[in-house]
Amino acid sequence: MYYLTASLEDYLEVIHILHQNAKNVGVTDIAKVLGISKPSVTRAIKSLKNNSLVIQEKYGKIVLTPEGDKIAKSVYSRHKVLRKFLTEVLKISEDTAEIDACKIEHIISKETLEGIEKFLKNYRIEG
Amino acid sequence: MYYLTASLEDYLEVIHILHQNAKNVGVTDIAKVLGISKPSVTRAIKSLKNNSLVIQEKYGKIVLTPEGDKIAKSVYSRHKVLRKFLTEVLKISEDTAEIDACKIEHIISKETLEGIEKFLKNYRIEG
DNA sequence: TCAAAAAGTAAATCCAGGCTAACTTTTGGA
DNA sequence: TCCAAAAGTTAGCCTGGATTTACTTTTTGA
Repeated sequence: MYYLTASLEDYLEVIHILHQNAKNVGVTDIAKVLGISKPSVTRAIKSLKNNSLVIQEKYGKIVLTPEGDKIAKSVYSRHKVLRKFLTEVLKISEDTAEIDACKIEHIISKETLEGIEKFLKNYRIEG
Repeated sequence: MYYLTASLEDYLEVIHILHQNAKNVGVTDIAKVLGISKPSVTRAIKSLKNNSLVIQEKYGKIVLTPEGDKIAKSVYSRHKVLRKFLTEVLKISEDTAEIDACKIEHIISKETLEGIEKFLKNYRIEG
């Protein structure tokens, strides 16, 4: 298993989300979504390539490898669980829930995430 | 108001906790608690001094300024709320709750923290 | 079709926050 | 009292992740 920084996890997640909408994900698309410069994206992609998590030919589009996609889906799944918990249980606003989920998704333990999932199940039955 | 990194918030929090137990907090004490080297602590303390959050004479002990103590208490307070929520509501183990609280305390929004506090109040009444 | 715009990259720089090695100052016990 | 151990500092290094400037490659539309 890889250790990925929060930053690299974010890149994978964004690529995954962009893939779901439009195909042909490029450096510029990612830069826009994350609000950072294009060279920063190029550099991060290089690092992901070294870890075999994305494939990109020079000047070409970016695609996730199976392994990269697996990680991206896992991060995004955590994101959705957290967002649901924040909005439905804690009644946090959509905007803030989105922001907080984006940060917590990278640092939360497996145990706590599972605790939240379990709570959500019971909560839906009761509430 | 200051913007402090997660790392600097941690230093303030540790100094505050050490102050509550033994007086005379030194570089070595902090290094031991955080598991990092003494020079790293010296460097961080310098930064906190520049922000007027701690006072330390050369080769001397470290004390929080009123402003530093205010921030430290605020961080530690968030920590305690999160830990309580994780252990009492989500039934997370003490160890994991401690680890997760230590990370989440630096990134959580005011709105979400207040949401948790509110939830804890109601939860105590019901449970 | 070909030139300008858009997309992508390279190089050099900055900062935070770790580290080790080597130094200085303080302290405490024989 | 005085010197060795403990505490603290300095200097130099490394990495991740961002930046800007200036470059190359690709695309596109008049």
